[in-house]
Amino acid sequence: MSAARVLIIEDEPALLRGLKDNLENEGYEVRTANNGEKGLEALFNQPPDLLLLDLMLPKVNGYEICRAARKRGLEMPIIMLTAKGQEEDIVRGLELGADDYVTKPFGIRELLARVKALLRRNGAAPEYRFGRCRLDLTARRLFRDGTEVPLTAKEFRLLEFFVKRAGRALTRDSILDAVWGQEVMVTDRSVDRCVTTLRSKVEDEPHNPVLIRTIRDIGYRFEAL
Amino acid sequence: MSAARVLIIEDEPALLRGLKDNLENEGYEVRTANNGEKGLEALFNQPPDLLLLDLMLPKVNGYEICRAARKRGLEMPIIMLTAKGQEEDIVRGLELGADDYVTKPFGIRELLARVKALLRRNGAAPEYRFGRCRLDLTARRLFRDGTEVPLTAKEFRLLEFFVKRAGRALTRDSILDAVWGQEVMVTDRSVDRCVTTLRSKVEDEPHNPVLIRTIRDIGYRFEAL
DNA sequence: CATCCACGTAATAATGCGGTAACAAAACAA
DNA sequence: TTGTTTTGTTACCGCATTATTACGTGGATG
Repeated sequence: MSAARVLIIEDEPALLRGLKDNLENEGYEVRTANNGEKGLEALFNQPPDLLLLDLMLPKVNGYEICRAARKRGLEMPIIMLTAKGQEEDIVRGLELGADDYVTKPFGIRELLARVKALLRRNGAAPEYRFGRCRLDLTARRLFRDGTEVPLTAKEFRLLEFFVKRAGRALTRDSILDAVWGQEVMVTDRSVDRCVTTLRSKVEDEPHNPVLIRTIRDIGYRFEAL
Repeated sequence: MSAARVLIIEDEPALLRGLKDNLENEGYEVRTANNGEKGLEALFNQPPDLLLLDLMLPKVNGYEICRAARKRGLEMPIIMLTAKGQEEDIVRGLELGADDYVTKPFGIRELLARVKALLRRNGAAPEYRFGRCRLDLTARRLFRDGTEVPLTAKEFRLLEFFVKRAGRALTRDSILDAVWGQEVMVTDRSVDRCVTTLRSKVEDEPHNPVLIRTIRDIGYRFEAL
């Protein structure tokens, strides 16, 4: 499953590194910025699913980022990182649209628990990209060049299976087991047929597939390009 | 906009009174319970927009209430009230679905800021718009082109569930669990039937639904259009 | 070069899911 | 109680989806 994306805006290198490592350990996709300017850029460029935001930053401070984000309609949860004894700032931050805060120095376990809780609240969307496509598992939708491509149930399950195992060779048997279920008796041909329709919806040249490649005598391999 | 409703479950009378007064001062509609049993009853009877929950309670403790609420599909933010030095309990509470906590003794200003922040998160106005409709969760009323459309209890719970998860694919099972409750045995068909009546009240063309779309083999997806 | 075999896919047939009407039961109100 | 509204179930139909069959194609192999 593609992980929820977290953006950390923090200027203290050691802390930044520690946060990044810990979050990545938990399976999140982490991007970082070490000042407010870069932070804003990253925030608007690729809005994350959650923002960890230091309040005291060079150039652009945390409040402005917070306000800018909400003004722009970004709704992801924001956790502020504050130094001790900034109670007034905390209240101000929460009023500007932040969701939570932790006071430095903080326990990493507590922070992780908060991140987890807030992300679950928001139902963080695992989303895969390949070719010109975007696959949204939460909404169960496939987009190609931004427009939706309708998938049938089987097609969707198959694509999901592929995407989650990108780069690995998959035998028809394993595909049948996972997508069709081991109880039913279905021909190999059915897999092929489903692959064909998938290709027609996903590939640029369905007859020269580059995303779903066939491996003779084995099955298929999905490439996350 | 009618006021957001807050439920306080707290057994210490003085604290309870103080919280109630302060929150009412801020314009919230407050109900209270002084033990876990009454708390659960109030919670399920008339789900509030936010829950203030003491962890240490006679009869039923805060964790159980928290878990029970989430299990029942209640999504309102929960703020835990904890005694000092219960860090482990805090983590546990957050994992059970709580959103935030304050440690006693706490500043009332801080608490109010958090209440405000969490309520805003949940939708500044507890009012949703989609299609030609306006749904007022606080008043529990649906309007279409300005005139009220009566909803039955089930219909309302279902619509509320949909609206709060707009854009996400929802399985019939999750719908059954959340709207009907996991204890009862109800058929998938019942969901369909309820969806049909909802569509007739909400959609422009009930036979070409655009708000409540069916996802074959899965369930439904509500689009906030 | 000829053969073989696995894969691709069109056409067709079968399946099963969801919509909904009609009925039954349950909850609720008077 | 009795009547009324809401809620759940059954049954059936229509239709999209899915499987199969059949055949074509191309690449590998000796």
